[in-house]
Amino acid sequence: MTRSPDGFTGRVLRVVERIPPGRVATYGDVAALAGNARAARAVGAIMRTAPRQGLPYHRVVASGGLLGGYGGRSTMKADLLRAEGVQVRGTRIVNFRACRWNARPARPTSAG
DNA sequence: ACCGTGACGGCGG
DNA sequence: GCCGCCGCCACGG
Repeated sequence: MTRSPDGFTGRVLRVVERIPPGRVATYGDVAALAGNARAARAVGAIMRTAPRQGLPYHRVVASGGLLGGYGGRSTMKADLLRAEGVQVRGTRIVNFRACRWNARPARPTSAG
């Protein structure tokens, strides 16, 4: 079991537990924050193994705002996110851009 | 160390 | 906008 805090799994868990309520992060973002932006798939594997409990795994979604998987119960993932104020439309997040954790707020420049 | 697996990501049709 | 294919990385036996 990769319980090493400095191991990839350890770092990933650190990132996941850092995701605040009402916000979501993609597997790719978590992987990047963990040190490997290319390890998005590996992050999913770690979520699946879920070596730690009590972590907001439901706040980790797929790219484009897709809910992704959740033990085969994507409905539960959507429900948990909705409970935090995240708008979910089927298997997709409506305000994904708005609730994205690592996403920075767009500047109010009229020029765009 | 090698092979197979998986809660992914991006592109093309 | 949805479906399918290939590539990517880390985990487990």
